[in-house]
Amino acid sequence: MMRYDHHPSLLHPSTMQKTQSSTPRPYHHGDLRRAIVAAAVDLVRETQSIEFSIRELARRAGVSHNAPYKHFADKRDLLAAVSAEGFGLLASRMAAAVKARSTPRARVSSMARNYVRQGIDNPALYRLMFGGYLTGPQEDRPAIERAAAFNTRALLADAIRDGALGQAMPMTARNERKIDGAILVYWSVLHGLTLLLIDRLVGPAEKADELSESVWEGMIDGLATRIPLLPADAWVGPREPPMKT
Amino acid sequence: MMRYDHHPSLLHPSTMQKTQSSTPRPYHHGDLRRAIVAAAVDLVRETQSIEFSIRELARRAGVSHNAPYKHFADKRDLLAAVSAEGFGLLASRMAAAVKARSTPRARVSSMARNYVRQGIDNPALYRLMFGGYLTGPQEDRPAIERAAAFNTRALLADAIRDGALGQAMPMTARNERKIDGAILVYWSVLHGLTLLLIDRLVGPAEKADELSESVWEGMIDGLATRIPLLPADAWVGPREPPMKT
DNA sequence: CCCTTAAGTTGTCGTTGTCAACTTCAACAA
DNA sequence: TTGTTGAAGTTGACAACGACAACTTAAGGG
Repeated sequence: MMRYDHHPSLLHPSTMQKTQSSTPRPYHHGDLRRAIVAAAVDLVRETQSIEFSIRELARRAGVSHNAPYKHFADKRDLLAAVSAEGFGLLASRMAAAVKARSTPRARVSSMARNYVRQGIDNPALYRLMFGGYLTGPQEDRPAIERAAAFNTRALLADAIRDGALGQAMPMTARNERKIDGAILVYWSVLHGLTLLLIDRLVGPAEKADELSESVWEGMIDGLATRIPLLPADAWVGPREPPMKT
Repeated sequence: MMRYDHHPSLLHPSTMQKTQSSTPRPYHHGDLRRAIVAAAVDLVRETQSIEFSIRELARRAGVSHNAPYKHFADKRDLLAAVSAEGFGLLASRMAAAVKARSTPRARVSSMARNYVRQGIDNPALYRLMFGGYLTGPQEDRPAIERAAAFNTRALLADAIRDGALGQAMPMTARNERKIDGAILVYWSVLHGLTLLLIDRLVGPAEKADELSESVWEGMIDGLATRIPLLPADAWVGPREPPMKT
């Protein structure tokens, strides 16, 4: 298991070997907030769980068990920052996926593949972002996390608007609503496929690219026109001997 | 807040007023497992959270804090039973939605609407079922929950096979794979839409039926053919003043 | 009638989230 | 230069929780 110590710049300075001076330790960390978030992101990736303790983060950062509370109101607030980080990662990957492609359609398709792959590359993080831990019964999501989600959606919208499915669409109000409709379908199917893959309710995850492509084509052409053929060894739903209770 | 006491049959008998005898309490509850699961389902619905404690369940059932451990190995095992209950509810609603409809296409469409609505009617339960709390890093989901999920998927599959999108399809191996492809698209889009609605990333939830219908049509016709028009006041993605950090 | 054993209980331990009160120290005003 | 203030970090405490161990109850079968 990768130890946090490998990021010396994020450790409490007290644990850094100063070659000469033996000043015991500076009282202040200097950049604790960033260190805590980074440790949390690492921990989520390593353990694929968000059930770590704030105290564990403090331990990894080399500070006392209550230091994080100077930067985060509570655990939910901390996880919101981690989630925002996740939205940042997703957005940058989506942006990168779009850059190399020349045709609008290729851009949207590549974005779809990379969206799904980012999800299955770090399932726990993706689930934190969309898993509703941060969406309380009635209260809104934390602001930092909402803003990050907003940016991600903007990327989706831009790609679809840009692609506009190959047709030139003037920006009328009606066409704007059509764009919204396309985003809704596109996002729903990507989100759903990603989570079904993560939950291993469909698979295999190694064929995620092909499955994305299949779903993407099925969505464009319409199931009434042409149903996508899945890869030969793909499976859909739990394959299960109907166990006897 | 609805108190559990309203289900007298599930309370520990000791709290039931025996009209005559004052036998202090029977040592054994009699049906504690069912009582615990029922209390948990209630609690999930009421609080929309799965962060209740086993001890709270024990309190509600009127037994000692450790009694539940005689029926569930740990909290995960308990939540698996709750999740299975949720899959049962979903399956029965899907089955009911199919019964009243006469044409195959209407059956599939009705099932879609009811799938989504079951999700937004009890978001926390839906999230427990699919939220990966039960899908550990490598270990499989608990058997009871996997079997329930299997039944739910079978309903989806039957509806699509039955509908087969209005065409008569012989059951060749190739057509089986096409059915799988259709299920994949169908399930992905339903699952994704449900969760986006739950997370309030699209909305409004009151228009869930119309949105389901839009997405459903977009999926059948294909985005290249016809993009669905959303209801006038529907929104997609976080509507957010791009907050300044 | 005993005895096995599932079901329920009490007691305990380590860990956690969070509050409160105290300490350090960098920056700024006088 | 000195004094003060406030953000950042610390120590200490507390109730609650998950889980384990050891004990008790009582129902059912030989």
